[in-house]
This record gives sequence, C-alpha cells and structure tokens, in this order.
Amino acid sequence: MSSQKKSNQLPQKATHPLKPQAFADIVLQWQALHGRHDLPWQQPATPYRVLVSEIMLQQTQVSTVIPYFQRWLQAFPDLHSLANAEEDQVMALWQGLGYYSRARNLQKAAQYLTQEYQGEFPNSLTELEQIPGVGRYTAGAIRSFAFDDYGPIVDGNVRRLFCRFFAIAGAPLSSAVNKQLWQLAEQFTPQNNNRAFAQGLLDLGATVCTPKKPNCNDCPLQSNCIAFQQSRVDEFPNPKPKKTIPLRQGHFIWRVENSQIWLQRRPESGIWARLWSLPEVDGVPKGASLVGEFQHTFSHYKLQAKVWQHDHTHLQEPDANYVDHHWLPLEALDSVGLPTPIRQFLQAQLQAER
DNA sequence: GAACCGTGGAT
DNA sequence: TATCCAAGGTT
Repeated sequence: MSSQKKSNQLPQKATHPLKPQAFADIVLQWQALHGRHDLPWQQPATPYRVLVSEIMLQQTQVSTVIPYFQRWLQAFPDLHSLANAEEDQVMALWQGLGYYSRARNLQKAAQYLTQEYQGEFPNSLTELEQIPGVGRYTAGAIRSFAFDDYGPIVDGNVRRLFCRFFAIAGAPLSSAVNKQLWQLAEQFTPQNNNRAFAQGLLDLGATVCTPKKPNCNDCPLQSNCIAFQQSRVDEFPNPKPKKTIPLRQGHFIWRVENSQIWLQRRPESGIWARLWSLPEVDGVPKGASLVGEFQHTFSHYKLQAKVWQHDHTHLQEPDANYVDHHWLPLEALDSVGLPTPIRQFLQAQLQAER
C-alpha cells in the first residue's frame, strides 16, 4: 500500500470558495469604516513603537497596555535609551503587566538590534524572529504594522475568526490546527495594504467575532462564514481541554527597620524572575510570628502565602548567604519592580502599621 | 509536546 | 465566585 503514511489521520485541509483577494478586500473595506485607527502605537507606527506595543500586548488586553505603553515611551523614547537603561528601571516600568521575561527580552532586543543592526530593524520574517522575545506572530505583526509589508499573523483573534470562518474542528491550540491556521494566514494575507489588513483582522476578532456572543449581524464576512452558514458559530473554536491547577504554599519574611525593608532579588528563573520581593523561605521559620497572609492565582498554580516575622535575635545576617538581599529605603520602593501581590501586601501592611 | 510564565477584564 | 482568555514566546 502506498498509504502506509496514515494519510486519513492527517488534519483535513481547510478550504474556502472565497478567493484570498476577495477576503482581503472585505476586511480592508470594513477596517476603513469600523476599525481602530487611534491606538497609541498607531501614531506613528514606527518599528520601535510597534515592537514595544506588540511585546506588551502578548496575552494582555489593549486597555491594560495603553498606560504602560505611554509611560514606557516617556522613559525610553527609542532603542538606544532602552538598550542603555538600568534593569531596575525597566522592571519598575513593567511591574504589574506580568510575564516579566517579556521586559527583559525587550531590553535584550534593543541591545541586539543596536549591536547587530546598528539600531535599525531587519525587514525579513526570518531575521525578525531572531530578535529576543519575537516569535512567529510578533515577526508578522512588525512586518505588517511597521513596514506595511507581507506579514501573516495568527493570534487569539485570528485563531477564533478563522476557526469559525473555515469551520476548523479540533483543539484550537493543537499543532494540527495551528498548522492549518498558519497555512491559511499565509494564503489569505494579501501582498498590499498589509498594515490595514492585519489591523482589520485583529479589530474584527476583538470587536465583532468575539469569544462570547459574537456580533454576526455586524460582520462583513457573515455570508461567507462556514460556521454561520451551518448555524454552528458557537461550536468554534472547539472548547479547550480544561486543566485543574495545583495549590502551593509559600512563606515570606517581613523585616522593616529604620524605615527600610529587607528584600530579596528573586532567582534568574521561575516565577517573578529577577524581581524584588519579600525574601521567600522553604518553610515556617523558627520562632516566627505570623504577620499576615495572602492568596494569588497564577496561570498554572494557586499560591497560598504566609508572611512571617522573626523574633529579634536574628538580626545579624551572614553576608555570603544573602548576596541577593538588600535593605531598601521605603521611599525607594517605587523605583524597583515588585510582584503585584507582594506590593499589595506590603502597602496594606505598612498602612496598618502607621 | 507540554509546561512554564502574570495579571486583570469580562461575564 | 468561578471561569475564560487576552496582538505568545521560551524551555
């Protein structure tokens, strides 16, 4: 048999009667009338501003990003100022946005582009993907938004819109579906008007083809949407398999003396990497009294934290064991990056002690 | 391929 | 309150 290759198990290739250029024309016409044209990073859409916004927007809503983007551009108006910035200032400006490796990668990206490309941006998708923190989506977004060149994108919006428009079944994040989505994105992305086309796809997904209760009656693609034609819009994308997240315990140390607080720079890897934090310890410290508790839910586990205060006999610290620990004046707290729940606890506690 | 990596908005 | 999920990338 020539079909030892189990071809019947391969994902069905999505097809559609609508020609790519016709699809693009519909998206472009809708974008001109109903799309978003006044987002901060659209005016002007310089490569640097597009890079910063795209990294911030990864897994983060537009409304959350806007104030961070404004503050960032104020502090780091260009690639060189970011490349030469202090790490603590970078992390302080990112605190609260989450996924902190994005911030460190963004500074690495600035240093990389400064050193390897003399502060210019490469134009090819392959070269763009070499930039730290830039993957396939972000490379396509930079090419579309910054250069108005051909740059296919598949993000959550495109994934949802395409799964409905082409009636693609299967786990939406599986490699099989992902492969189809990227193939379709490459096929249906036009050669011209790429900035408006990419913005149109995202805006359609964000404002019309929404996760719940999509506004199909406002959609310019309605009559061509396979899921709509079959009255199965609510079936796509297929529901993601849900996972239960584990519960973990955490223990932190509270020491405030002489208007200073004892902090630890967290390790290179793991949660809150390289942010400043209350020092974390493995278990309940000896002779400690409970100062307070907090809970925090991450994407992949839930943390139940207790904060402990030593009794006063442990004031001398052997320096070698605390290389990443420092006393920080309380008035300097705003100049370093702290994890959100740590900052919240700290503010509440200091308020209570006053 | 799967796990890891944050936080907040929306319902 | 619980759940989903947001302009994803890296390990």
